[in-house]
Amino acid sequence: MKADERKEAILKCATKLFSTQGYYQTHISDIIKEAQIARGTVYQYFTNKDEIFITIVDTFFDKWRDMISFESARIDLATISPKGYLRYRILQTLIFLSKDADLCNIALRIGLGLPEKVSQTINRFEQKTMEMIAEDLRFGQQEHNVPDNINVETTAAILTGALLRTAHHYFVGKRRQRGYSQKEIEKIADDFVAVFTHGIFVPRDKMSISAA
Amino acid sequence: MKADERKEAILKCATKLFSTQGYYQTHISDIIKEAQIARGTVYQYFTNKDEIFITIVDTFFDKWRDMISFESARIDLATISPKGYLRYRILQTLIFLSKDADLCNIALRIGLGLPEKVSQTINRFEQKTMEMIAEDLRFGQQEHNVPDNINVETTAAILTGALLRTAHHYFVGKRRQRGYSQKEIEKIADDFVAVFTHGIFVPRDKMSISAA
Amino acid sequence: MKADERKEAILKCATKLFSTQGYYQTHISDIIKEAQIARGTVYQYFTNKDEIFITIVDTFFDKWRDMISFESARIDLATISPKGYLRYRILQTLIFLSKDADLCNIALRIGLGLPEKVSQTINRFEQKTMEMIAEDLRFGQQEHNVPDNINVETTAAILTGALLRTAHHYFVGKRRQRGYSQKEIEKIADDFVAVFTHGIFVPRDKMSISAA
Amino acid sequence: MKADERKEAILKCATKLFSTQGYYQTHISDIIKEAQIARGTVYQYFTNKDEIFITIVDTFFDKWRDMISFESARIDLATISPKGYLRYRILQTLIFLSKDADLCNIALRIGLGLPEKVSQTINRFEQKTMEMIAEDLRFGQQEHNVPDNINVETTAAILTGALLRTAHHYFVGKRRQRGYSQKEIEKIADDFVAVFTHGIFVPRDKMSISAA
DNA sequence: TATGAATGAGTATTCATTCAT
DNA sequence: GATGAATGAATACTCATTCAT
Repeated sequence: MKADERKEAILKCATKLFSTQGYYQTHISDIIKEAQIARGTVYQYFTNKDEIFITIVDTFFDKWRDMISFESARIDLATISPKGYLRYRILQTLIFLSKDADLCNIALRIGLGLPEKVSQTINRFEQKTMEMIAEDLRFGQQEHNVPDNINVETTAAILTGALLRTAHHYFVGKRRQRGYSQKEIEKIADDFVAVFTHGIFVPRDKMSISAA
Repeated sequence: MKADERKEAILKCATKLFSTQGYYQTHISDIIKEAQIARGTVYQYFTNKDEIFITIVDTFFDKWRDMISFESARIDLATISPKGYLRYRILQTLIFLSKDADLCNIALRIGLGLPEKVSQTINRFEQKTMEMIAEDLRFGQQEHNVPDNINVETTAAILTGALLRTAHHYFVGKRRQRGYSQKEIEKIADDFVAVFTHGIFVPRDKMSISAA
Repeated sequence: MKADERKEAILKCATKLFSTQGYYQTHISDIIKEAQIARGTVYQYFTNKDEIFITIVDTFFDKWRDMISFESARIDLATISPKGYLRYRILQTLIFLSKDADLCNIALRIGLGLPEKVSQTINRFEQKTMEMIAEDLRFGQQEHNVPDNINVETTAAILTGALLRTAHHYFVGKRRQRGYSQKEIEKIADDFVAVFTHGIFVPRDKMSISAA
Repeated sequence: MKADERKEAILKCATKLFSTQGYYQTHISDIIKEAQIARGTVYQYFTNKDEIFITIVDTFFDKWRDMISFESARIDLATISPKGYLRYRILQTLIFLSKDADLCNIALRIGLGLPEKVSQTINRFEQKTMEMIAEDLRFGQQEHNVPDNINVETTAAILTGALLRTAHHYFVGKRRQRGYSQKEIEKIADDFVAVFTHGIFVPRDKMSISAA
């Protein structure tokens, strides 16, 4: 087994364990048993337990950010409606999160009482989500698609909470299924957008509520 | 100091510590130092650390439930509009949560990897919130105030996430202030309701909100 | 309740508990619960846990010693045969022990790892038994009822072990009955004596028991 | 130091300590100080304190049982007299017990108030001794070497008590010497047998009392 | 590089004893 | 005398990390 594969195996097993047992209840012993490696080997790839956890969340965070910017780049803002844009964002995020329930479980839970660095890494995920949403809202206001009198801060918190909780509900919680089809996720995204459309977007003349 | 006062003191200090340090990073040593009592004293009032935590969350849960039912009883459903009802609910919850940031912090974080019983207690809070919201939505559908074609499950998850996160944002997170005036909280509640009103409630003239 | 009654109640309950749970597994909490008194009250009558235990064993020891000397005084050594004397001793001891299984249980178990003073008290019981038996044997040798070539030390150990274990077997162990009739105990004593008679006492005709 | 050696060292030190201090007064701290190892090392070889204790007694028990069966196998029952057989048994047991005073001390004390499992392990030793003796007696009755009218139960209790107490007296108690020569132990065994010979065995016509 | 035995600081919990009421 | 809340030293066990092989 090559070095990279070994590191990958540790991360994979650790992800699964962190996701189900949480940070404190996942012990190095569990990880090495799952990954079938020796205790010392873990410390050849990671300086300590925290670093394993942080690496996992960071990787997830980076993938997610890349996904967002990559996808964003492909959207022609001129041709898409504000609602269409929102739907696109929500849908992409949900698809991304649906792919890895374990990571979703780790990232969507606000870590309370974790070691400082670990805590920061996790919170970064939520903060970034909220910032991004706030940015989108402000952009919408500039373009006059979003009402000026909307409270961006509150609305961003609302959308963030709504989005992450919905993802958690479907991909992590009791309701969780093994896999979701593209159609099923689109349905969730549509339901989501439907709730917010009228509250967030300026109803210019006529704006059909059907998904773009 | 009387027995009840002492128990109260332990709970008070423990609440503060659990809120800031989390379950695992709050040690009995910390609690007794904070409460200025002997180690053994803790075990006169609680059988173990879990019980302290559970007592805190349970008490909070009960207060919160009482508040809800008490307040609910005072509302005349005949004279209040659906939107007014939502606003009332949101406002009451926010007021309640704003009063105790520590408890809010504990209750609003989904515990991952906590001891079974502890975990259950915390989750109960969220579940109850979602159930209550779902119930309200279904009642709204019966009364034809909420569109039939709304997905109650998704919408309940959305509203729960939105509400708890908003509370967390203002009462626990960085944005946190010491105290909020009634007016400030009303403002947050209004912003909250504004976002959802159009998506959830049937517009008087046309009831045309259909997803896809 | 008078002071003496209270002290007696503590001793009674403690005896029962020490007998079933042992020294370390009997806690002051158990005693006060059983005796239905307050924690502090115990310390008005005894300086500490050890003293309770020691008092119990001492009392038992004294009763037992008194019984022996009292009974001894009533025997006319001139008229009783050596075997009759042995039978009498064994029988009295068995009757005495059969009366209180709890005390029997405490006294017959060699305490290992008990606090120094406690340990001494218990051992005193066994030592005394052995000394007494050795004394009887030596007296028998003087009177030419017991062979000279018998090893008093070994034989005393043998008889002590045999006697205490027999008592333990019938009054404490699994074989334990609630109560034994005088007849039943006499049967045990007879069986006991029968085993030893020929080995210990000089047969009238030939005194030929020599080891090796 | 190899793994097995380390485990052995722990057992050796623990045996010594359990023997002198008893179960409750032997602390893990004492064991690691004696064995000059780290606290955690103990738990690499044993799951808890009980297991150390149980391992010690079990090992002793197994050795003892093996010794008995092994030796038994070598005796030709056809050529040995009943008394010779008894003497052989007693002698082997005494030799075995004389070899390790610490183990002897642990095994020969009836544990009162020890943790359930620990208690069972210790009692097993005594029970087995008594069963074995009872078996021998019954076999003797079949072969008409032992009188039919003997009470096997009582006699087994007597012999067990006598044997274990004798061993305790010479190998553990105050009388204890460092080492005993084969001759000295034979002397004890002969004294032991001498006491019981006439009480237990059927005096056919003439039966010389000299050791077989 | 891989291993896994060894480490020891850290933690919850117990329980005999005290002492103010 | 009686009470029982308060005390805190003591103890078994954990587990991330190290390091010799």
